[in-house]
This record gives sequence, structure tokens and C-alpha cells, in this order.
Amino acid sequence: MGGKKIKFKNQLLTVLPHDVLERWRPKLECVDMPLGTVLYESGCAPSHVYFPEDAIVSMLFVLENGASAEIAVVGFEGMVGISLFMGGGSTPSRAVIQSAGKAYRLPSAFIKEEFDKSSPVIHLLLRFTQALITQMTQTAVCNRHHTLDQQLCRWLLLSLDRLSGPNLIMTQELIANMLGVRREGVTEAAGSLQKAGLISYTRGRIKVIDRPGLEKRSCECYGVVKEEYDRLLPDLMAM
Amino acid sequence: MGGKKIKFKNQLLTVLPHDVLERWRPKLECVDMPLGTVLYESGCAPSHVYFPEDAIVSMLFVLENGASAEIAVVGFEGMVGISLFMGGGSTPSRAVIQSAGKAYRLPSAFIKEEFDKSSPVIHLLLRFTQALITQMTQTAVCNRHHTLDQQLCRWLLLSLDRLSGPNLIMTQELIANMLGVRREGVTEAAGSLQKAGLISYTRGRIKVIDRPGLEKRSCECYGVVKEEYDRLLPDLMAM
DNA sequence: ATAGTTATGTACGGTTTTGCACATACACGG
DNA sequence: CCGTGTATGTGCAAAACCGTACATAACTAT
Repeated sequence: MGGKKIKFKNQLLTVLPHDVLERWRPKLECVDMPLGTVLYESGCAPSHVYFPEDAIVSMLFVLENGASAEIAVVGFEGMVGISLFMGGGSTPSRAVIQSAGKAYRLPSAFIKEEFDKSSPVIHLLLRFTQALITQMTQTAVCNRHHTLDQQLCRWLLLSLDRLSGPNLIMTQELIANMLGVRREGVTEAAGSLQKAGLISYTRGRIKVIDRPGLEKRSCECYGVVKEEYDRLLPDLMAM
Repeated sequence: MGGKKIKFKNQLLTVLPHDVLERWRPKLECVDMPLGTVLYESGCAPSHVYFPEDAIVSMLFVLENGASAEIAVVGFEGMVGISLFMGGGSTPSRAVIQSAGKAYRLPSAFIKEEFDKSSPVIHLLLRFTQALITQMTQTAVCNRHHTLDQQLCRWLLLSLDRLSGPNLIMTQELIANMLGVRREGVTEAAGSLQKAGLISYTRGRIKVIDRPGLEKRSCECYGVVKEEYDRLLPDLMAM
């Protein structure tokens, strides 16, 4: 046991294969992180990835109106900056120090290098996964901050993007299950969308009449997801 | 232009490198998916990955009490079954057909094969990412279904797991920002936890007194996340 | 000690959502 | 054409949370 140059508290660094660690070590830099330090800003490609030692990092999404919601928290068990190898380089969320402490950081290039060798298939699948993560993120944010009305709009738009026509076969009961709300709540929200002339429906058949109207009535979450899919999978969406 | 054997609507299959597609093609199977078909059950390692053509798949989490919440939706732009290459093979959530249609499916082994060649570093980082995805999933679920009281417990426990002692340096204002709620709400919830003898606090200093009590008072979300981290990163957590 | 700043406590009305109980209305199979 | 199941509509009290306003208490600096 024992006797290496540095002992890491960070568990990823600890279990890293020897040769990789040796390659990284000269560039691994231990930095002190006071509470509130912003590691990544929304939409910005960061210069480093971080491996917390005793610091805790909060990944959160900040809404247009300044409200926020935490998506996940990372400590000594993990790393911050997965978007660098998942693809795209940035995410629509922010990473902030939630509990002061130390973290090792590594220039982005070193992480990228590890994945550069990978096949195009892997890159493709990971880029898709990154887009999926954005969708999950916005689901969490939307669940926290937006009204059922707005969420229904978002949900209809996401479904619409994956269909060829304006018709959804879908009962309000099912929608309620997806959104995790009461069926009656969906009835009310759908009713108000119909009254506004955005959709029309009868017994399990929903027809979207005014798509731009839906987008206007939806919260920003739909737009965030859409943009991220377009950014990460441009060749796919261009067809 | 064109004239290949099959034209895919699925965009991932469409942009797949030629050689890979040729390798997959003999095993790619087009299946019809009626509404409600369950592709993956929570915690089960599936035999195939799915590439929707015109079907839409809903990834949702089902709570102990039967309530549910959709985490993300996948259509012709993507695939279902990322856990097979991210690591772990299964997820705590369920995949259900939300809109009937066709999808191509591929035996799991073919996807795994693509990633088998990858370095251990990549596998490690992806396994961590998969755990992170679970945390995001539960954040979304928790935001939808659980009380502020329960969410505060979950949040305290997640932070606690990443600290060495029972003390958090954290104002209620900050916690409110993380949880995306009012500061006053946190005051009330924290007050009730203190009254119950689970924590004690003063001006930005929180001390956890009764950890098991917190776990009992928390919702199932914390446990789901914890178990998934233990499962996916066992060598890390065993230390 | 004192003043200023920051953290926490409390109160009130308003909105959204829930849980429950029914009422209506459409659609399909006989 | 009629019944039956399923989908949708409505109403009401209770709960959770919000927005706002303001009170108290603790720490900090001078």
C-alpha cells in the first residue's frame, strides 16, 4: 500500500488507470474554491474540467427571470464538465461552488484527447445523450417553476416535433401520467388552450392548430431544449 | 442520389458511418409498437436498443405509490437504451411507447461492442455520467411530487454524503436558490426539522444530528440516487 | 458599545394544484 | 338503435407554495 506522490480524495482520480494519471499529473492543478465560485457559465465552453476534493459543486439552471433550480450536485465522487467529452463543450446550465473546498482541475484538452480516439459512432451517440440530458434538465426546471398550462404547451411541442402531422393520439389521462399531474388538471389546461384556438380535441385525439401560438404560450424550457438539439445534432435536424 | 437498401427515418441510423451500418444491418429489426408497449422496465437490463422511426418513446419514473413523471421523450431523432453503453445496463426508470409507430431495434451486444474497444477511462467517465443522469432524473421527479420538507431532507443528505463532517456552511437563502423555492419556505421546513431534532442550525451553519431520521423523513428519491451511485461506482464508494 | 449588515422568523392574502365526487358525452359493439 | 365503457367536464374544500411586508436576532466592523 501507499507511497504515491499525491493522494487524491477525488474518487475518479483515485481509480484512474496509472498511465493516464501519469499523463495528466503534470497538468493537474489543485485550486481553492470559495463558496459561490462559478466554474461554468451557461452556454460557455470551459477551459478546464474539475475533480472536487472536498468542495461541492452545484449544477443549476438559471431562468430568464433570475429564478434558479439545482439539477445535480457533484463532490469528491465525480467530476464537473462532462459536456466536454459528451459533445458540444457547453451546457445551458451553470456550475457553482456550493461548499467551499479544494478541487483538482485539468485543461479541457486532456479530457478531449481521451475521447478523440473514439469512433464516430461513439461521438454521435454521446452527443445525442448530451441533448437528452438537456431535455431532462429542463424537465426538472419546468416541474419546479412553470404552470401546468405552460408545461402542457412544452409537452405538446416536444411530441409534435417527433410526429409527421399535427395530430396526437393521446388521452388527457395519459398526458396527466406523463406530466405527473391530475387528469382534471390537464382537462382544464387543454380546455383553455382550445378556447384560445391553439388546439382542438375530442376523445383522445388532439390536433394542433396554431403552433406558433403554442410556442408563445409555452415557457422558455421548450426553446432551450430545441436549441440544444439543433446545436448538438445539426446534421440530423437539418433534414 | 440515394438508392440504398433501406431508407431510415431515424436520424441516428441515417448519419451512421457506412461500415457500422453494414455491420448492424443484418441484425436491425423493424418492429411495430402499439401505444403502451413497455420497452424497458425499471432496473432491468434490456435485450435491445431501439431507434424509433415514427414511434415516440417516453422515459418515465414510477414512484412507489404508483404516481409517475416523464423525464424525457425520444423519437426519430434518437435512440432508447443509452444505459447499455453508458454503463450499468439498466436505469431506475421505465421506457414506454407514447405514440404508436415503428422502430428499429438492435441486440444490445452490437451497441456494447462499439464501446468495448474504448479505454477504461472512457468507461469510468461514462459510468459516472450515468449516475449523474440518475440524479437529474430524481431531481425532476422530486420537483414534481414531493413536499419542500422532503426535498430539503434529500438535499441535506446529498450534501452530507459529499462532506467529511455533519456540518454544512449554507444559508437558507442559498438552499432556497438551489431548490428553486422561496427563502421563507426553507425557513419553515428547516424549523420543522430542527423541532423534530434532526438538525440544528444558526446563521449559515447547519449541523445534522440525526441522519437516519433525515433519511426516514426524506422521499424515496434520495435512496434511488444513492443506490444507483453505489451500483455504478462501487469501487469508488467502497472506500 | 454602536451602527450597519446579514440571516432568520412570522404573518397574510392570493394562486395553483390536489383529492374527491359526480355529471356529461362520445364511441363502439351488439 | 341502445347500452356500456371510456373520455371529458365541473365543483368544492384543503393543502402547498408564492409574493410581499415587516420583525427580530446574530454577527461584523469601527
